[in-house]
Amino acid sequence: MPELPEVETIRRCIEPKLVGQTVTDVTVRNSNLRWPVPEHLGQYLTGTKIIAVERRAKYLLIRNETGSIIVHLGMSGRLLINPTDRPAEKHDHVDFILSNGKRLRYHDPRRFGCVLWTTELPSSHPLLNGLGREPLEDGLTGAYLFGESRRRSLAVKAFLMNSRIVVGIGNIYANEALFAAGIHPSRQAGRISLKRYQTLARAIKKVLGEALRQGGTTLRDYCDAAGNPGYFQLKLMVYDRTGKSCRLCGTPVQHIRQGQRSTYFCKKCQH
DNA sequence: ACTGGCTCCTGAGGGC
DNA sequence: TGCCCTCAGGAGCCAG
Repeated sequence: MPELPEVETIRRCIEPKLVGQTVTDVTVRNSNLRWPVPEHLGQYLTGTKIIAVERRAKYLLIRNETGSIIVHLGMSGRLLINPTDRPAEKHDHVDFILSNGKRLRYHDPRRFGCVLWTTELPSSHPLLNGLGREPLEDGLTGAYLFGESRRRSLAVKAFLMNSRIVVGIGNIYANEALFAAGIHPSRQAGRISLKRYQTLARAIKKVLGEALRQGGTTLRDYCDAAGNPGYFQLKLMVYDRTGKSCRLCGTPVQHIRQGQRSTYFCKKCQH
């Protein structure tokens, strides 16, 4: 389940393999992703050179001279750099053949992800133009979270997972960041002090930064573009640890449901 | 303006 | 062994 650390890990993995390469062919086997893969994607790309691989939120932006491929991995998406002679397997939906003899392959069993094309500035694309702040950049501060949360009654966990406020935080890292900040996930966002939001902003940066250093979290099927797993799952404090001892105080980790999402917390460490 | 619920989808895992 | 059920969840969309 790629969140920001996983997507950034993939970006760093594919960037040196893609930049400077010419796309020699594109194969779309299944265009039925969250939104249809553009019918003429191959025409936009074939013969053009990739000049950058960027990321905004959980979107990867693969840019050539005329536009950008916008890739989202959804829940189960993978991007893999393969040799071109590897046969396509189930759920290998899109291939980008490169001039260096490699191939970038998009694989997504659940098809919650997307592969789109835009000639606009990506930041003005409808999917990207309303996005909130990047958690690892200076713009994410306690004061910002405090300001955005005033008069809002929703739970702080849902607030953290709202990509119009702050991007890249999915269910795993929302749980972990709230634990690191000592904040109960059900607490109303509008009833948390500036000081606690400052702690939370630091916790978000710490958790996401450490997860990035560990190459992300591999619970089931996540891997980077070279097939390597991440290791942050070894450092999870509460996520998927129902009934196990809190790593700080020993109290059993609690599990509740918020909306359709699983929430994990320590009732002694988080208030 | 907010908020919560629904929806898309496949595969894993548990119970019997 | 196999079948059926539930769960996992990113995030756009919509109703209240």
